Amino acid sequence: MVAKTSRKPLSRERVLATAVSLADREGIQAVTMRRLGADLHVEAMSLYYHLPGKDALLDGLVESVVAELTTAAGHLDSDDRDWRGRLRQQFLSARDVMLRHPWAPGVFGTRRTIPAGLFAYYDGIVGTLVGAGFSYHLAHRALHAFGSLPLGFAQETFSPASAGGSMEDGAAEADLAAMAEAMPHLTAMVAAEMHDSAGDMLGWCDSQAEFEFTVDLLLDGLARLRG
Amino acid sequence: MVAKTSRKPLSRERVLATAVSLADREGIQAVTMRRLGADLHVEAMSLYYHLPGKDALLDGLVESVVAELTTAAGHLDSDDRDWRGRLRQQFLSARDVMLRHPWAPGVFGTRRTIPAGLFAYYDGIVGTLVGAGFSYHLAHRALHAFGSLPLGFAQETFSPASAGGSMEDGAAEADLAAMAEAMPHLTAMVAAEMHDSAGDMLGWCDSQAEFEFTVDLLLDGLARLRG
DNA sequence: AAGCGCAGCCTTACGTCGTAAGGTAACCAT
DNA sequence: ATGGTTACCTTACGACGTAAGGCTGCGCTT
Repeated sequence: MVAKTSRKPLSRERVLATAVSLADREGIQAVTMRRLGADLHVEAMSLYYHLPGKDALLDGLVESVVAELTTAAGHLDSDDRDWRGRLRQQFLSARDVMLRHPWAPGVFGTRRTIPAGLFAYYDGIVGTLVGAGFSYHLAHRALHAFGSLPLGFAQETFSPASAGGSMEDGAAEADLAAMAEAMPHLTAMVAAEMHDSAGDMLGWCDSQAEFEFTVDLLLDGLARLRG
Repeated sequence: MVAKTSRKPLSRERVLATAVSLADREGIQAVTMRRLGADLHVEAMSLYYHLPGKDALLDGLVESVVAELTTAAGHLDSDDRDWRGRLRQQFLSARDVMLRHPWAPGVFGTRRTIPAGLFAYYDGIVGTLVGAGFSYHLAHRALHAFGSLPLGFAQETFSPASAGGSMEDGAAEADLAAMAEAMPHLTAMVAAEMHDSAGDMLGWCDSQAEFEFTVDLLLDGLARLRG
């Protein structure tokens, strides 16, 4: 008989790490108990020894991402006395984390329980704010106004690249004319913004720039309210 | 035989209306093809004559909500020349729509295609902005900064009432002390904000007030950038 | 050495879901 | 009468999460 490579035992950590990797590679819809078991060379039900169920698995996934956020926040220049620069840097590095896990915002939205690590993460943000002279009241308001920016993503409303596909159809001309009549302001805006990215509508929204603009807009407003 | 009440025929509109009502009453997870068919006194597969599949049903649901948003926006005082007041009123009335359909934000997030009616809705917002002197560039930035506020909801990150349940356990004292040590700023903030809502942590976030604060913060910032 | 207990993984099976494939009854114009 | 279209139904399949219980081998006690 072939020498069976003694399998490394499972563990909650190994299951979660594999699930994160699977979600990164093939999307969150690929993360099923059976498929995850297959990736671990194990039957689906074996996962239940380490996790109570699918919901716990998803909770573990967001917990993993929150841990990454916390790590990223810890790597910032902690001697930065400028609260604005510090929060800005924190939100931007959080965005880097989310770009590695595009499925995370969606999963965050479905969770009903707040992951434990997130409280500590937000505690740091409140600490930065009150350390800069903010009242607790305004800091509280700021948290709400930030929304999901501390987590590294803006409410995209709808994912990019979904704007009705490409306009390679023959009827594009007539459709465009009808569109321009029905939505004059939007078409004018797109036309005005398209000067540099030649032709294609996709990609004319620079997500990074929009994200930074939103962050700065909020931080500016809060800075003014602090005084 | 009992006189069979001649059944009113199905239609895409009737299916969607029933689905919205079902989601409002029992949550989006109750909206399955079989259950929806049962509510319409019809077998599940009969729905496929009026809708291509479940995805199209969900698309129809968001389409219905967008139609409500558009209707609500149309009922505003259109003679309001103040762009800030108009947008503020529009976002707040959009929030009323979303409070009637708590499932909508989640479904919006899962859709991959932008509902057609939403373009017209956003066109109105851009029109308000450029009519007030905004450049197309800044109007574009504003749309991104608004995020989901025009749709009537803020990124709540996690749903309210999920903060670890009530603290009626006997060990609450010790847990609180440990919490206060691990997250000093957050506990201090909660303590400072709890003065009026006596005791219970639930409900100490006034969602309406937070929503309005965020709207005003963004509108203030944009007003300044316009000049 | 012998027996036991339990951690760790597997097998089987159930109910629910979306939906493909094809059937059937009522109605209509010819 | 007849053929076609519309609207709904029946059956069935595969994928999903997971409850219930079985098997195996390691470590511990005695």
